[in-house]
Amino acid sequence: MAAEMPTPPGHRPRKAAPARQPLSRDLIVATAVRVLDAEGLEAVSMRRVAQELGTGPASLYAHVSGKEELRELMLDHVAGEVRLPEAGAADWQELLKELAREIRRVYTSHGDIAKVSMGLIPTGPNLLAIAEAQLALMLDGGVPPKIAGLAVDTLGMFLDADAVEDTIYTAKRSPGEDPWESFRVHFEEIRQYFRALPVDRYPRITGMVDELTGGSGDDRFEFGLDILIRGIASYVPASGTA
Amino acid sequence: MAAEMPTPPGHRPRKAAPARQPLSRDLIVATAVRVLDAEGLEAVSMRRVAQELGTGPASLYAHVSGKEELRELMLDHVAGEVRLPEAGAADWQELLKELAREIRRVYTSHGDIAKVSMGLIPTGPNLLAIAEAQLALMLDGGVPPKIAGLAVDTLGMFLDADAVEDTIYTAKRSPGEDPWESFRVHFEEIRQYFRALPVDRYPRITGMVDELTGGSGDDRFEFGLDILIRGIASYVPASGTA
DNA sequence: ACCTGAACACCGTTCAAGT
DNA sequence: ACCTGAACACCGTTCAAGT
Repeated sequence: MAAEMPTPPGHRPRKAAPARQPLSRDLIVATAVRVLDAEGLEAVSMRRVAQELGTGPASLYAHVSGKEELRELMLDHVAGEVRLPEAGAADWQELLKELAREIRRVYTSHGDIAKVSMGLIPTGPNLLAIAEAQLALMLDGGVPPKIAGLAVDTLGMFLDADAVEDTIYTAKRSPGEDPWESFRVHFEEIRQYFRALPVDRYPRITGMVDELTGGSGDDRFEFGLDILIRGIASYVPASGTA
Repeated sequence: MAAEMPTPPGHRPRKAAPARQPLSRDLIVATAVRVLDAEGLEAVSMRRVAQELGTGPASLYAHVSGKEELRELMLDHVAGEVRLPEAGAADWQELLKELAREIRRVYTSHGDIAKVSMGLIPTGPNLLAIAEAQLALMLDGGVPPKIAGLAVDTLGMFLDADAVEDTIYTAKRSPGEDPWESFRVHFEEIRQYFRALPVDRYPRITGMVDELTGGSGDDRFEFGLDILIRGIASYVPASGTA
């Protein structure tokens, strides 16, 4: 309409509060994690994060190469919450288990984030620090380097899979429902379904519904963790006295 | 435009070849798996599958409740390719390993399908048949029922995580490239990155780049599988003679 | 009962234009 | 250098209408 005018002296144009804080990688990642915590990984879209920051989706591309990179940055951001063990504080096997439990705690407290980790070579500083700590514990415990290398991978796979498994129990809640109650109902449905299966085709499954559905997530985690750590420890060469 | 007319006798309306075959659940699922094999799980959208069938996305909803159900049906469809072991053909531990390798073979031959399995309670007939076979091997081998129940879960987690991990190595190919060569290049980049990390912060990682990146996917799989099966076997009570 | 077109409310990413 | 609006080429799902 009107031709362009110079801004009058003393007037700063500041058109209707653009973004409260200037955009930055960190701010974008922190905002994305907030959305993740509140509504899960599915809800974290470029558009949603931009909206939360009071801007449009195109603005994010100046700080982040795309959605994939944003997801990886979110994962590493969250990995920064993991408290690493002080070496020598206890038996290496117990410390490695403690670290695994700590990772589980952090992952499961951030929705679906473990899905991002699944099949990703860790490159962020915090993820690398965790791998470094795991390697330190194993190498100091006498695990051969090659085994320790494989074990970091296998342990990571286990932790990712467990965290993803965990979220299906907690995340199936529709918002506004009692999450415990809807979980119990959903679980009871599964048990009924298993019991209703044809016995001749699935004799073991129908015969052990309680064993198959009884174990809590913690039981499953501790069972797998124990097996893994014992397996790793079995590669430690017998010490001097043998 | 023109008012409605009755169809003249002898004239079948058959307007321009609607769908070559009549729509059905099976046809939809088989088509979806074809898209999965050719272009990966991401490419399997309701619209894409409908297009492949010469119809619109809304037509699928008469046979399938939505995308989530379609994905689960795809997984079970694929699980039908797994050849189950004949009990008694060999040592239960070796048979269980063979079954795991067979599942791995089938999963990795169907793109990203393992992502669907991740954190899903198996309910389809083929998935249940696999669980039944695993339980049969373990129970016949003397594994206590409660342990066998946990082990089915843990084994499933391992297989899912491994298959997802595998696809990142094979699926990062841009179409039209030599997949082997682009894989080698990508992998060499990772090694360079690890070597370039600050040695004081990551002494173990930088000191064992070869051990961390050397192992092939098969090494990792066999390592994890061996540990798991040995761990499960350790719960078999000592037999009579002890 | 099955199928359809059109619409609704979303996506990720690009790009020319602005400051 | 950073930010933006608008556009492009997609999504899943619903619903009234058709046969």
